[in-house]
Amino acid sequence: MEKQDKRSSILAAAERLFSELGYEGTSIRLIGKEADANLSMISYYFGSKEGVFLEIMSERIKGFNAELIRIATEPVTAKEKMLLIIEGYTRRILSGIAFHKIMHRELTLEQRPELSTKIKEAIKTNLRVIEEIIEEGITAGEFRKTDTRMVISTIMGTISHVALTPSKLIPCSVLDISKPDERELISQRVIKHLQELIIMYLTPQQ
Amino acid sequence: MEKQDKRSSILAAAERLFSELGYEGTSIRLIGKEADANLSMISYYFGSKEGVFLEIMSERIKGFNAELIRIATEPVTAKEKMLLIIEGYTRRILSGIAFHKIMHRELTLEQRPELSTKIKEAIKTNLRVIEEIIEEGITAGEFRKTDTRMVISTIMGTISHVALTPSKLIPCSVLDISKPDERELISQRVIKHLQELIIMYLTPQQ
DNA sequence: CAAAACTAATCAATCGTTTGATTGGTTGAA
DNA sequence: TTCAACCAATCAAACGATTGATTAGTTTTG
Repeated sequence: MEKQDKRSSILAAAERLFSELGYEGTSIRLIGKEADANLSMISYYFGSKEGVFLEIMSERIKGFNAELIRIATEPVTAKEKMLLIIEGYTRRILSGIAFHKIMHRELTLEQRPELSTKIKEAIKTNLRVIEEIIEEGITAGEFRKTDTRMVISTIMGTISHVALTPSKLIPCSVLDISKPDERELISQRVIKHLQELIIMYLTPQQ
Repeated sequence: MEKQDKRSSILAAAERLFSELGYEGTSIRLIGKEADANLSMISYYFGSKEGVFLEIMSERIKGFNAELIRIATEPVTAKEKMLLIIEGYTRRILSGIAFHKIMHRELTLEQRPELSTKIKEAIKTNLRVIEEIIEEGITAGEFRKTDTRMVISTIMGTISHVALTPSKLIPCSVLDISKPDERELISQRVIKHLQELIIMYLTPQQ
């Protein structure tokens, strides 16, 4: 499929396989076969199977918080920040579902402490950022006083649910989230729904 | 911990271990040890490792839809049905987090087709029931016209998010979802938030 | 006694990892 | 320029450990 070096093709194959079969369900022999590389290349480049895993996750986690923090520090109202965050979060997760699946699974397993800790800290930072934006909006009188943590759970939970649930079940009878152009339609639908929902909930009714 | 027969203790141990370590991450030797049973007892009672798995899931799935359908056919308004569904769904998931973890993981893996199909059908039924309630409310003029599938994703996603995310991260700085009495507090908090949110969103503003 | 419940021992298969050898290309001194 | 030294990249083969499963035999129970 691609003419890149072995190292890259191992990473690409591993991410796909980990996503489809889980970490324990994926053997390094299968990774090697799918990446068209000798299985010893995995130890050679990444030290171990877990090394591949950590490499994939580290690459993805980097920059995940960056966008959030960038939005948080923009000179706009809390309401507009929330709209941007919903859009950014939705697009980022729906365009990297394989990674999101792996991350979510790892979060509920807590088998590999080094990775779990890394993921948790990243999520904690994200949480904090969104929390402060909402609190900022409440202080400014833009938002009603609500259960901030639960509002965040609704935002993250809704996006995660659309991303992780087989597309045949949830989004639409026709749309398939694995096809890029149809995924864009789903993204827009999720963004529109969440923006409407959250703003309506947070904004005091006049 | 319990003085039940081996069969039951195998099921109990397996559910806990599958939840914590995943299916592939749990060996039948470990199940046997934790259940204080010889590993061959697993084949003896359930035929295979997968047999244990299917048994656990089947037991739990049975009756999951029953409550939903019961609510759906009660002679109350669509609004009240939604309130009941949010409460029932939240309590059921938060009181069986181990099962929910397993189910969710299985849904994103699709490794065991027999099980995936069973889970998908159960979810599809649940979806349909809630969908009809919302549509019923819209027809009756109780609800605004909204994106029904997305509303359902928000309900299920929020509950799932609270259930699956390590409690240290999400619900509250002090509460731990694994302790029964504190779990009740979290349940009430989720129920209150979701009921407020969804009703405010669905009910036309006067 | 006969059926059910249980056990220890063992099976082939697969796991992640390591090894030693080989390749093709680059470097450095003569 | 030439040849030895060195390098990262790659490979097939094998390692010991663990996997799910099965056997044949023993204990318990009604």
